[in-house]
Amino acid sequence: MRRPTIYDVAERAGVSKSLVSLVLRDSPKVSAAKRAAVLSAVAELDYTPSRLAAGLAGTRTRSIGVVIDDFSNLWFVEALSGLRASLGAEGYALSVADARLNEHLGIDPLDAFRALRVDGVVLAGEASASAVARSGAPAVVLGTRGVTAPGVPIVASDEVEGGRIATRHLIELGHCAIACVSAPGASATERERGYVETMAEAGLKPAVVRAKATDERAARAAIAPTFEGAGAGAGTDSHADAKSNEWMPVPTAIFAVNDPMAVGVIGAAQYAGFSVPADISVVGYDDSPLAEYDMISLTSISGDPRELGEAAGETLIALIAGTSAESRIFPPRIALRGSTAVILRP
Amino acid sequence: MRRPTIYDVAERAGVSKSLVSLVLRDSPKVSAAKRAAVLSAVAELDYTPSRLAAGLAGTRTRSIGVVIDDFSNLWFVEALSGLRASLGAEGYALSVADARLNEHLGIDPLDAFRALRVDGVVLAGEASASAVARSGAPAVVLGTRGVTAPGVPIVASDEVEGGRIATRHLIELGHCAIACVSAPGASATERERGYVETMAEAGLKPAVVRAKATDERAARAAIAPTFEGAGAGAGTDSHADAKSNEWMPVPTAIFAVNDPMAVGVIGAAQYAGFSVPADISVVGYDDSPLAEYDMISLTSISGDPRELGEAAGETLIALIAGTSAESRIFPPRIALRGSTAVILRP
DNA sequence: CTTCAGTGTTGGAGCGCTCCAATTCGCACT
DNA sequence: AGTGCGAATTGGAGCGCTCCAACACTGAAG
Repeated sequence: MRRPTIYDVAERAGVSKSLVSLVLRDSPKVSAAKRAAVLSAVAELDYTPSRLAAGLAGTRTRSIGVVIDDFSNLWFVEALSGLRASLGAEGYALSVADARLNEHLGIDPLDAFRALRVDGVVLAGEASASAVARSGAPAVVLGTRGVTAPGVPIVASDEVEGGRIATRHLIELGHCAIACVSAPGASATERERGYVETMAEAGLKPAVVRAKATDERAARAAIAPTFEGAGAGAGTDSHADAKSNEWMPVPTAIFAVNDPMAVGVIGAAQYAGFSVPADISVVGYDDSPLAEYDMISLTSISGDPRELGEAAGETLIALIAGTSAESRIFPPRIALRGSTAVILRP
Repeated sequence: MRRPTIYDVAERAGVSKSLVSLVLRDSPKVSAAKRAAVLSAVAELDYTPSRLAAGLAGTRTRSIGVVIDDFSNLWFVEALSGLRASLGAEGYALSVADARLNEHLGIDPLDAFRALRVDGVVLAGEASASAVARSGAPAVVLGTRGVTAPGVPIVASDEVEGGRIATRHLIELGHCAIACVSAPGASATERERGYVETMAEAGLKPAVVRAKATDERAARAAIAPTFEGAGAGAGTDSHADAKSNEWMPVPTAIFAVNDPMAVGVIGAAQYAGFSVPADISVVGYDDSPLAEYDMISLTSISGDPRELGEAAGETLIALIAGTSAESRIFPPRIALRGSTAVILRP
């Protein structure tokens, strides 16, 4: 009942183990007849080559590790599919881990991948720069410009520009009192910067509320005080009697640095009696599946995550091949939906 | 610049390679002095043991593979954390893959894990039973009772009971016209069955709408016709003049077999002019982060995914140890939120 | 008929570990 | 001093592959 090895296959096919190995790595210099014999022996024995042995013996493992910053930010699903497309074409197997996957072993994912001798690493989302630097393998940072390390190219969308696009969109709709709900982290900081710059250029006063975390709840907690005392009835004309607070009038538009936070902002606004988009327009970021839900219909900014993933894969391939790979920054787009509208009472 | 091996560490620490190996696997029969010497040599050389070599040489790899059915169903995040807790305690490293992760290579994740010689496999969510059976390694199915294979225990919540709880909750709120939006897949079928049985027991007529897929859009498309011609103005008293359709009056409550679909149902209801929960109550399933968003506030059923994950880990450990492991079914709970309310006009 | 260059195919030498049997080292007890 | 015995330590034999240098063939050129 032993697991079949390359020798079993060789014997069955009447060839040498080396020839079997060549077939498995589909080398061009194997005669069609022998190739067929080997393949049928493989099928008959239900043989699966051991990646462990192959990796140990060979100069590379043909596998690459993907570290996902946060599984609950669905952004990564599309990005992964892009990585799959480009890296798969080159025959690489992907293996994913989140930042906390094996933390119980006191092992960060980069060490885990190092132990597996992956040929390269993709860091999707926020990651510690020191960790990147420490890892010996070729690496690419995907999705944020906030993490920099020497020799590690970045593939991301221009998040500052994304913040600008969001803000410009709101300004074009006639809004002046535009707030930004930001969060910790490099991406958020970039997006926020785009907002601040664009507001300043338009001669408007930027107002940033910084949430403690990057999720819905934190956003709600951060923005709620802004609505305090300003809310009214069932969302009709409630804004008319809004009390202005210390730093600015109750905003008529809010840019949240990611989609879950935007949903939190909408929740807080509704709770305070405002309706979206009639009273308050909201823009999110990432264009996640969340934004597409009919019930949410959130206008959102994003670099196409699939495109980014694909580009990151190509960059990593170049890096592994020894070509010096350069960072690539993509322009973000805006997906217009139902959470933003022209301001009615300017 | 070669990567250091166990021999380099041994030489530096002044011991044999075997002793280094013992320290790495923290064997109890190593003297404190030698252990310290080895560990400091490891640190000085920045040595990372090769899992490839270790797995190849040893009788097991101390790693287990987790196949996630669908990354966009956030349910898995908590389940993974439970797996981490129980499997991590035993020193297993987890490695995750989704069903499509390496499909470009024509490799399903189970083959990929087999190639990596994992010690065991957890199948989270729907998975093909044949695939499970084919895989040689000990396996556990997590999250659904729909997938059965000989020798593969199941750790799941009682989804039939979950369907019952949802339906009973709506009945207790005074609803009689209760519809169910179901979907393809084993889990959905079980949940639906709980609904049908409970309706029958209460003397109510069950009405199931089956969506083509398991997502928000499919749910919206499936339920929308039910509201057709029944919708009215801004959600006030709109239900009063509802036209009944062929199979039942416009429902006053809807049980959707998962959270994204419930969100779709709410979207469709709102689009038709109904308001939730004033006109229509909606119950979801999985209690995903989605349900917790303030803006959505969805009453939802779920087995504690973290608890399930932990139990699945324990079961897998038992299975690997050779103890015959049995399936475990947990009772689900209901998380009451704002999408359900007592019916006003009975 | 020999030489030469391919093309296909082969055995051997590791890759970096684990496991095992064998060995050495203490140290208490005759 | 001699014996015994468990505890600590060691070298050797693989694990299942890849890579490489060497090999047999074939057929064209000298």
